[in-house]
Amino acid sequence: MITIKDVARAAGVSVATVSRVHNGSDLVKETTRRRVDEVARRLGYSPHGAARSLITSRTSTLGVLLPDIYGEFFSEVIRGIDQTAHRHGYHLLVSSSHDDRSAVETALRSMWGRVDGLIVLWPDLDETAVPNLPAGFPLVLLSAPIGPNGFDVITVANFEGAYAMVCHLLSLGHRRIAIIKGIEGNADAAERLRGYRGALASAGLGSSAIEVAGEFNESSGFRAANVLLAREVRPSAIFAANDAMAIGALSALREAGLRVPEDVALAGFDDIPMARYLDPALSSVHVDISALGERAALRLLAAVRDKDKHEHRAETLPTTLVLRRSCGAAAPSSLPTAQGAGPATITISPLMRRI
Amino acid sequence: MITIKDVARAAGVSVATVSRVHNGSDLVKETTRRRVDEVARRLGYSPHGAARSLITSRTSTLGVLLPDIYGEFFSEVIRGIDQTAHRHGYHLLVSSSHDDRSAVETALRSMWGRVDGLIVLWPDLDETAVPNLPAGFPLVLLSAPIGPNGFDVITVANFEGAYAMVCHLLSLGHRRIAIIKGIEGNADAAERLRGYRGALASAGLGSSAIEVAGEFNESSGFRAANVLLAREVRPSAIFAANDAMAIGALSALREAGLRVPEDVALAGFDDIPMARYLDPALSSVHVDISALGERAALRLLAAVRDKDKHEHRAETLPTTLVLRRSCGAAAPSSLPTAQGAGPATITISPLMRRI
DNA sequence: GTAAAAAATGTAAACGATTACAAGAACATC
DNA sequence: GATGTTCTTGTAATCGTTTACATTTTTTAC
Repeated sequence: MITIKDVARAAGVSVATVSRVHNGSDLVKETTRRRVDEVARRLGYSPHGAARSLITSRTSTLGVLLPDIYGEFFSEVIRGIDQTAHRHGYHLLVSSSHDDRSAVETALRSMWGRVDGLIVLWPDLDETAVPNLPAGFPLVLLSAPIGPNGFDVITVANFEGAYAMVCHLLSLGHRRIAIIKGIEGNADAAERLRGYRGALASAGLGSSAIEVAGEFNESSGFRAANVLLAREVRPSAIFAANDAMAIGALSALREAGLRVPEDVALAGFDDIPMARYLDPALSSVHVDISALGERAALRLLAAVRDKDKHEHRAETLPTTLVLRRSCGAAAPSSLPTAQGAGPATITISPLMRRI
Repeated sequence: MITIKDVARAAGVSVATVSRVHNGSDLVKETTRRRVDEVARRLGYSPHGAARSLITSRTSTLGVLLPDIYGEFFSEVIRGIDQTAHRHGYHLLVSSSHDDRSAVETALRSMWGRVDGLIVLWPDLDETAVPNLPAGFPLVLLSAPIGPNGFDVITVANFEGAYAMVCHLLSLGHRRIAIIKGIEGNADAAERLRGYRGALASAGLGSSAIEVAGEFNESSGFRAANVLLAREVRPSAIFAANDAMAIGALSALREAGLRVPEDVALAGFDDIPMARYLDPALSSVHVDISALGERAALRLLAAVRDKDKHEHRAETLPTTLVLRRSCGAAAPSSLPTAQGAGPATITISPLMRRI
């Protein structure tokens, strides 16, 4: 309601001077600066964001596009992004519930001119190309399949994490290890599956994989576990492609009267905060989710600053094994290092932890 | 990069016509509409958000100010807000980490002209006035103390929920009931404490309150529980002012070798998703957190639409008791209704549930 | 005190859209 | 064919800033 003109009139100067005062330009006399500042404060003036970014073509805002803000994973990602953005003086323009390509396009269009760059959670395998963006528009993809596309991509070491976890289960003597898979066509899910298969293959058990479908949520984990328990020979260990499904599986096992880990070992992926409070505490592949958001934000900020002189890069965030009770891990003292966990275990940085 | 002018030139019309086509105005000939539409699509034109909202003075964006995006509570609130906003064609401009008044002011200023209204999480008791907002600017306060101030305020039935939970513990025979309090000066914490005291008083136990400090996080709950266990006579039941502290307390009790609920009953507040997966499952006062966000968004949208013709209102979201194992509740079959849970239990809508 | 240099301020043109108003085109009526 | 309607389109002002450039004021040097 109070514009720069009002301030200018009240202070007896031109709008240019007010603008300069507000932007800390050094070519304005100290006395005028004080007078203008005082008037501005008295009138409660704040510069109009839209007007400002129209002329400067900077918005101090990062856009975030999510399939859906649901579950601990996404909220942690946002937290990481927001904290980083905030530290650099940026806001977040969030838009969720974009499940198909056209919804993403719509959201992209409506964010045009309101953001300096975009972080898109794009976990779909098949459609790698985010469409219709003006070439050179700063963009970071999260959880996208790494391809030769000219984008900045941040992913998690899904393959390595899954591989290491399954190797650990193998090293504990398990031979019938089942996986509850993630969403079909999801990049993370695909990589985790690949890690599972790879680990089994490296132990010469490639043909004895036991794979059941899941959808990354608790109820599908519950159902999947029941499917597994109905088999004539039940698996001795279950690796769920994320913690939510592991939680569902845990319920199913409990209901079936089976002890974890004595009767069936269980492990998850993500290491959400809840994992350590379950009974038994859930072994999981730890992902520093908020760091994922932080990396994405930093990458995007770099792209925004450099603009044309910015080269695209694919970053992979390391994962860590977190061994708790649910997988029947050895006692802390005899805990193998990542290297020593068995011939099949590949290194996952930075280190294996026991919590 | 592509502006309305480019489209106009390429289509051989004036910018006005392009604008009309884009806004679905009906006073443009069908053939021109098609031609312009086609050119716009071919050029990949999207209207510039800042320019648009400068002239229309609408942004299709709601601002959200949070003290910090941390924990399940906040992310659930955001989810509720975002889903509602999205359903009405609005985006969310989020800004977090505003712990003191001046940080909030800064954030408010930098959002000016980028949002149509604001939702502010303002849980501080002492500073009731959100400062420096142009009078009549649409604003909804979340979790603020309800006062006679001319704001829209959405709160949770903290008092009623705490009152009911403590009454329930009383009805189970507990007489030494302790509370782990929330953050000093926080409105929610204060109301929950008031409910605790009220329930004890109504049972004639006003003088035997056992109150220890807490900070709404797990570690403070852990410490608080240890303080309680160090007393010569230890409480038979602990009511934590939120679930995070209850989780911390649970760890402490477990470490002390005490069984829950046999040795000490435990209850929390919020009913975060994790609560039902704890061992024992945690009894809690259920708050529909995302509904809280939804209500706030709806309220704000109403204020934005009506602008001047909008009257302020204070809304309180009901809470529900959720009785699980941790408080040693009676068996499901004999579960008392809200009304029947004892003479001291006041009604909390809509119903008491057993999960 | 005057001229030149330096500092402070003002003027006005952007930025990219929307929209009241004016004007032109098409069509019907007589 | 002139006139009046009705459609369609164009012209130009506007939103609230920033900033290049012009202009005024102050300072400095003589």
